[in-house]
Amino acid sequence: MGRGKIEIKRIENSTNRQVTYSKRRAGIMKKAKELTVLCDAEVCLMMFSGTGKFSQYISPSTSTKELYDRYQQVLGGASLWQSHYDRMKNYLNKQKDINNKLRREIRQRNGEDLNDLSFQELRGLEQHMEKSLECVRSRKFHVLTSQTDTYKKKIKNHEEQQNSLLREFGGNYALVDQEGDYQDSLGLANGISHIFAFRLQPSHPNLQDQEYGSYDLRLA
Amino acid sequence: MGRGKIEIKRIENSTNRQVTYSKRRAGIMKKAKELTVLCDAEVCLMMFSGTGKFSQYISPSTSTKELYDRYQQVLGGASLWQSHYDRMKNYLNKQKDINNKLRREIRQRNGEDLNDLSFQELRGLEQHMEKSLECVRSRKFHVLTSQTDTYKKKIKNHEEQQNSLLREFGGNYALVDQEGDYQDSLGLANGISHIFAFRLQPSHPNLQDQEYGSYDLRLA
DNA sequence: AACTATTTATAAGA
DNA sequence: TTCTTATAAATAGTT
Repeated sequence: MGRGKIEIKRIENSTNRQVTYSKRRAGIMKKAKELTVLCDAEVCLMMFSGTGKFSQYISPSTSTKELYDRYQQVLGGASLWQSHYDRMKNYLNKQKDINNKLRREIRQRNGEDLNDLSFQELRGLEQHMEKSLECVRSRKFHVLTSQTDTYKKKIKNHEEQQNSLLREFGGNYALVDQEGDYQDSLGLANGISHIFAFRLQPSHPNLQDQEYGSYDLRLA
Repeated sequence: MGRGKIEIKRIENSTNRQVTYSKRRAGIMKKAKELTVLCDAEVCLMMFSGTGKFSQYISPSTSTKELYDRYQQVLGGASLWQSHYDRMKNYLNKQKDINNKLRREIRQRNGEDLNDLSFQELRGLEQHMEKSLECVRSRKFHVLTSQTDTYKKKIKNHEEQQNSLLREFGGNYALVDQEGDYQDSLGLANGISHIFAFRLQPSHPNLQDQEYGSYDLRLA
């Protein structure tokens, strides 16, 4: 509900995430209050922001203590610790599952582990990879071009400085226009693949033997 | 946000209140989940409906236990019980205050305790009371009319039955149309004042000496 | 912090 | 209860 629709997934930009947290915290607090008043309900809302800042709303006729006690009653004898443990175990399993799926996806994008895929799936994967490749190529071209422009400008600057120097010495010499330095642009493209390799390693230790160097071939 | 705007105050219709609770509970749960995912926050939301039904949402990486422990840390040494006590005391005082204001309002509508009111306030009170009186009169008239109609119908029914009986006996007698029984309609109007008195007593024990019988005068 | 174009939530009605 | 829909409210992106 805003200028644009957003997917419900972690906001990667930290500033943005903080701002959204503030806004939505206010929103949910308001909702909690309204629920309390309109429906004669007891509500307890506790929040820790990503940076650890605490906020809470508790409906006026209650207290966290009281709600917590009632919550324990709801749990019955099963104790909070059991519930805690169960939840954590569950969450852990889900995370493991997600990790495995992610690893498999990466392997498939690396051309491995393709035996279980149907023709349709393989075709989809192929198309997706082609699209992705196109993005990389396009980005590469963009970087190349802008680097080239920068170098052209730098060189033009140097030329002018040199020309003015030469004029100061009263000579009639002038340097000729040159194209940019393509070698250096490619050097930067290599840099991208290093960053990519660096970022993948910490979160996927199992993958560290694979050849990320192969990206260089496509980028070149 | 709905077909119409609503004031944020207790929904008096119980069915409606329940429905709204269900809908809004779903809404706030969704908000809590979104906040968790979008902003990488930890959220704990616990709710008891007016009828005592419990619901909760807890962000997946946490547990109530954990959040509660962190909450205790936030409170510092002040202990949950102190906070509990303070909140309750505060709330109690507010309720007392509200009660006093309500009692005074009732007294004023009874023509007492008017010394502190300005001319403007007195005029407002007068107008309000006139409007209210008009409502009561209108309602009284409505009840009277519909009761009258009912009686008329009943009597018509009786007449027809009696006429058909008379016809069965072969006679030529027939009963004449009569107006409804006004005495009984007024009897019902008296009933209203009894209900009113009955409903006020339990929640306002201090007022039980007042003459609710005076309403009869206005209703008659 | 404000502002608004949009998306969402939801009150009322069926 | 659940669905629909007109409308109110929340908020994403922007300034």
